[in-house]
Amino acid sequence: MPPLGGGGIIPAMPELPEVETIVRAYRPRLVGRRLTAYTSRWAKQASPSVAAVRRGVVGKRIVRLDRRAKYIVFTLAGPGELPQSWMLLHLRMSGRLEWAADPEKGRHRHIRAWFDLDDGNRLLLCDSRKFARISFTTDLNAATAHLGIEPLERAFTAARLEHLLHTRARQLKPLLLDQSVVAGLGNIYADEVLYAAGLHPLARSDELSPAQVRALWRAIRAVLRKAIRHNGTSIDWIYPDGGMEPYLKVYGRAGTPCPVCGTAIERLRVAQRSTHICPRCQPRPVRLPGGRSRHRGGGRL
DNA sequence: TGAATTGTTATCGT
DNA sequence: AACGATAACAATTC
Repeated sequence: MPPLGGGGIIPAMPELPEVETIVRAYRPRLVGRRLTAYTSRWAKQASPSVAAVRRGVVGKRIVRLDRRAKYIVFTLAGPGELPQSWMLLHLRMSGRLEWAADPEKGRHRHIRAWFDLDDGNRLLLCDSRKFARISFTTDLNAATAHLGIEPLERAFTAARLEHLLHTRARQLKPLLLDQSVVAGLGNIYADEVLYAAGLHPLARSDELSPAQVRALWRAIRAVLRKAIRHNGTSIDWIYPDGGMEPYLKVYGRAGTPCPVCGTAIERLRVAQRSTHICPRCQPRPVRLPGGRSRHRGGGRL
């Protein structure tokens, strides 16, 4: 892996494009299969409990595999039943799925759980930091009620985004990271989106002009689509197969020149998260005495 | 060694 | 009171 600007290890975590890539890769192997066993080595991973998840999933068939926000959603059906139960898997920071055609072989690190399938294969959940979570529910709507809009669905229009922005007075970056507003962005893509939109992470959501709202809307969709096209981003061992890393413009590139203007990319902290910006392309809004603010730039994509 | 990561929850401030 | 910002937390890697 190439060293990144600023040096040191920069952990990667699965965000929307990485989860989408994982779901697409596993869908053909999992849809149609019946789960024959669930084994957990880490009790806290399961909600409401290991036993409840086991009762819920063992013996059921996987009829769909989808993504909602950063969740992997297994739609399950018992023998002769319509789909009426779901298993949700959130990889959080360091969770990985691995495939074991021969469960006895292979060198898998940090195995926290596995699912046996009726074709003899085994799906492993590996997670060095034990943050990943598995839950079982018979009410998918309730289980995902806390999640905001999917940024790649048709319902996510510029007008909808404008409403989400203007009904809050929040810093842009924490807003983009808030899963209850727009679902799926994490630290990497929030930075890339704000750069692509020419907006400062501390700009106020209710002070964006129509042109800036539209730039942000376009940036969210363009960055996520491009990342999915490249199978997501890999920066370290956690998520190994992505090809998006060479296309990141600011994340992990502190000190390197902005691709547009050549100014050195800066690293700052916003909402306890490391944040990367081009100080020239993403000027900080100047607070005016009247409470309004003036933005320079913006609108570039 | 401590900085880095996500999402939830608690707490502080306006 | 309601909202937004901040901090702590879980756990591990190098």
